[in-house]
Amino acid sequence: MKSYHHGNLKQELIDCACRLCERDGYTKLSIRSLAKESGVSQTAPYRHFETKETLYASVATEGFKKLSKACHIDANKNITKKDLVKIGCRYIEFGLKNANTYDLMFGTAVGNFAEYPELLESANSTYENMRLSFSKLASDSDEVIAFKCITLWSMVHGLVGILRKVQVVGDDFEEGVGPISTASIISTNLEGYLDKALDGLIQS
Amino acid sequence: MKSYHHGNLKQELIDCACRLCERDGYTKLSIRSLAKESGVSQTAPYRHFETKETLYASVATEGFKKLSKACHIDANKNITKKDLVKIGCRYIEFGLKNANTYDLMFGTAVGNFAEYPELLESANSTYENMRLSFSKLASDSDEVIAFKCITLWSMVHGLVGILRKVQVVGDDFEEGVGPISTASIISTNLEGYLDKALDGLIQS
DNA sequence: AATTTAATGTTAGCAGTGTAAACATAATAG
DNA sequence: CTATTATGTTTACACTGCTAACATTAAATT
Repeated sequence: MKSYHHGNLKQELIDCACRLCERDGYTKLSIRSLAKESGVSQTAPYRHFETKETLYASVATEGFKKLSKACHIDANKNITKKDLVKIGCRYIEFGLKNANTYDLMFGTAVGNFAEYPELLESANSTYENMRLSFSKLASDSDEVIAFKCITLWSMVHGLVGILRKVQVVGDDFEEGVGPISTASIISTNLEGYLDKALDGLIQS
Repeated sequence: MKSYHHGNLKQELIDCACRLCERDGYTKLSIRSLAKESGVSQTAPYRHFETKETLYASVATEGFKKLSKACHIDANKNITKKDLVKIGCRYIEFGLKNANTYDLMFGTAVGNFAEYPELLESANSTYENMRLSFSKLASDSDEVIAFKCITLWSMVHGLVGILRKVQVVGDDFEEGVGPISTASIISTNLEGYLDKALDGLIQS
């Protein structure tokens, strides 16, 4: 016999939404199906999420937490360039393996992070992690560090987007030279690629 | 007196869809509203677009054509590094000024480009433009050129994504140092930023 | 030129969606 | 023990993508 009150609905909805968003993409997710999955009435979720975007924001928040964890490196000891490469690799791997969630985090599904404090916080903290790592590598000014962070981030972020697009198409094609095989080479040797790419960043 | 047959419905739907997608984002677009806008019945669009994704593909195709045009540089004379910087700048400007369309082009709204030959062609041609420019700058092997293209593309693509996210949040914040002001500096001096970033690419 | 065929449009309708309003129940605070 | 608040339900509305059956016109074929 189940009770009238669920007890842990909010968290269960978030967990379920994360799973479904990653499996089918966030566009396929409906509040109603989510409610049904949790054995609760169609409108029950509205007691915990004002709108669908609020739910998206929660999923995105979880995404940033996972991304942060994936990219985290013990910052006690000094950071080497190799560590930075590793951070970049893990970032890209996360983006490729969790493509749909990544989309939610960086697409337009959630318009303005500032409307969702937890989301803003988790996103900022992901950045802050990266910043900390850079600050341990060299004694740069805050400005230079921020500059490097944005550059690295946009680099790996861009790679995620391009590699994914190319890979989808690549399933149907097979050529010797060109964007597809090149992307494939890059993605199978991310470490070497990033290592070279970081050269320009490190000493400047 | 209007005739039963519209005469130019397909193109008008595409044009209208492009406008609305850019104005409100593609998620807000409905086939029905589009039909109403063109003074035609709710299901008329289905004579020209099998599904909504097909319509999205058409909008994305237009997007790639515009992007190609925006990034096009006269390839008769030899290309200089400055030209490459200009291409990168125009790319980024396009992405920032046509954010919603850009989202449609690079997000997951259209799953597999290979299912839409015109889209695939326009996307490939955008890449081909870039490739041609690189091939005029130095006498690299095809592999190296492809490598440079992917790197530049992912670089500018990444910048578009990051700058946009940061700028949205930036509307509500104002700090001295940090990702937001750094991004703002980058975006107001794109040319200088890209010029530096390209150094690593050009001579290698 | 007449007739068949294909392209393009309309109407009606299904199943599904986000969300608001009014109500029901249970947990908690006073 | 009672009042309040949090949480869940039912009902309902306006909207969506899409299908099927039908209408009209343009183009192709004879």
